[in-house]
Amino acid sequence: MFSHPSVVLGRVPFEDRGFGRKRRMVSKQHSALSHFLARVLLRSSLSEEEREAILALRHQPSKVRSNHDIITPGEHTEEATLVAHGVVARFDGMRDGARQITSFYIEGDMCDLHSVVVPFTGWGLTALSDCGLLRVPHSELRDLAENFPAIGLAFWREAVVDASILAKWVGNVGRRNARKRVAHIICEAGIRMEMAGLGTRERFRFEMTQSHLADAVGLTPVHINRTLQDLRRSNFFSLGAKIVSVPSWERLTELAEFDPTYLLLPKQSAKARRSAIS
Amino acid sequence: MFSHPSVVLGRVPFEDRGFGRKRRMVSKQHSALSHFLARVLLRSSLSEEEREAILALRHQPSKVRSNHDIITPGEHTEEATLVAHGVVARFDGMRDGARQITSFYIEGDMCDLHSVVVPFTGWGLTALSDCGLLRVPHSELRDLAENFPAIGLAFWREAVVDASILAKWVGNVGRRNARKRVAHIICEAGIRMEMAGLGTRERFRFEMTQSHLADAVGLTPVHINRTLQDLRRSNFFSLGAKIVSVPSWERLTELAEFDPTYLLLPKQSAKARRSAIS
DNA sequence: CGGATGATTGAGAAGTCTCAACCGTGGTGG
DNA sequence: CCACCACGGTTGAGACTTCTCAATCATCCG
Repeated sequence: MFSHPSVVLGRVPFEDRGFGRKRRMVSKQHSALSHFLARVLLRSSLSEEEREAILALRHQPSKVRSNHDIITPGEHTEEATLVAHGVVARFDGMRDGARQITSFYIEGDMCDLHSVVVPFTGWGLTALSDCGLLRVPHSELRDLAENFPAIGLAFWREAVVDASILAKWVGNVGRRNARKRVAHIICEAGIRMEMAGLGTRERFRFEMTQSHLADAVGLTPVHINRTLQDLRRSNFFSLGAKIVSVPSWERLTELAEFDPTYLLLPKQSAKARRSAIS
Repeated sequence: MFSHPSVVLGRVPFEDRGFGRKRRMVSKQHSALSHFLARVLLRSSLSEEEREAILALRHQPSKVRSNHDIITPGEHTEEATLVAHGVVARFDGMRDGARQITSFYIEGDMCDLHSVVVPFTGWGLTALSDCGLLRVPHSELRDLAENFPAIGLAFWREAVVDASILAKWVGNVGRRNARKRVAHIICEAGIRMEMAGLGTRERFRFEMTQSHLADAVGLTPVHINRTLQDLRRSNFFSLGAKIVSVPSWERLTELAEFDPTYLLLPKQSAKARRSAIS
């Protein structure tokens, strides 16, 4: 259907850029790509060949320290960003320096898939924790999408998921009070962490500060702090030492009016699915 | 996971479904479809054949009265909704009945493109004004996307635009005060109306009530009312008899911190582009 | 030990909401 | 043709949520 002779699939990763022993790097990189693949396979099915093509994506590892920007708003890049570990956030910056986090991305999420079809953005990306990243050239992703229509569809579907989450966030920020907002985002984080195999919805690491949380739900750090204490006292969940712990998922989702439909996840658990494909 | 049944390539549009006088229907329908095509062509280029295919989309016209829901949240449909005239909103419903509008769609916008790749949703659609709609079966759009990869890419791109607007709305609602929120959404509406050929950014019809506006920016109707009066007094814009009138676009965008980048529009005006394609 | 970052607390200010009433207009039924 | 009703817009007053500012504390790290 399409021919793109310019692309060599299955190319080996770039030379190391000077951190770590090579053997470990390669294995870590591969694991990040396979997490990404697993994320895609959550919602789309791909043939063996298509999966291989994704795993063979050319890429370049890098690290970012907490609170450093990866892409500043308006910047033009030629690379998409895959999170290998840590938490990355997309944000909208206000003139006075205030920020609104509009999405967060965890291990296995590709932050910039949209840049394949739209090469410029109005937002920025920042690291909420120390992060390991894989930079993947847009051209690689574009070739993939064009050479394998199923992958194109899958990427489109991921864009729709993105939009669906964003829409829910608009509702969250626009029409809920502080307690519910915070509760809702914790619910979302719980499910996504669980689907990514990084804990359970009742207990998982939450790699961001209270200020980040404030920027995500459109509140002040001070008010977030009081709200967290309130939620803690009311026994909805506690957040301490970066660990979220939820005594009753039922009760928390009830408070948050949390309905996971918008995450567009399959019924079966992540664990079941991952073992099915590996 | 969402997999699609096998596709028949090059399928011809179905027989008519027997509504209305054919001749007039066809002409009105055609105009709505060509508005949609024009919208797509703003950001993607398509071949003659691909354009024809879009114009040949099977569809069924319908009308909805103001404040009636088109799709209730969670409902399953087999049809996408193209706005022929009027304003349609996507909304997130809260348990207490409150609503947050997450996007609005004007003439030429397809509200449900995402449903091609994700057949269920968590949101609803409602008419903010009396509307003319075209229902387009998902299967039609899916076939188009699969038969014409460039159309698939274009649709994906539209999904990204959707997400980009949504992200901006999160920032708008989460980090701006009432004046700026309202100002910002008016700016967006102005640009989009102008691009759709429905007025100029300085003067256009705004087919929604103050309550709708409140639901869009996450405020109360009462507060919207006072904010509008305030903006009016400060000479940023006035909204009366459903007409928005902006004395100084410069000043309004300055207040709103409005940067149209996120709309992912081309540099040239809608008018220029439309005349180029027709 | 000093400095940086993040969490916590207090008190007053500001922005927005709630409730409740009233007005104007257009449509509708008698 | 009029009376009435429904809807959208407008106003006032008080309540409540959230913000701002400023200080203190805890922890980690060089």
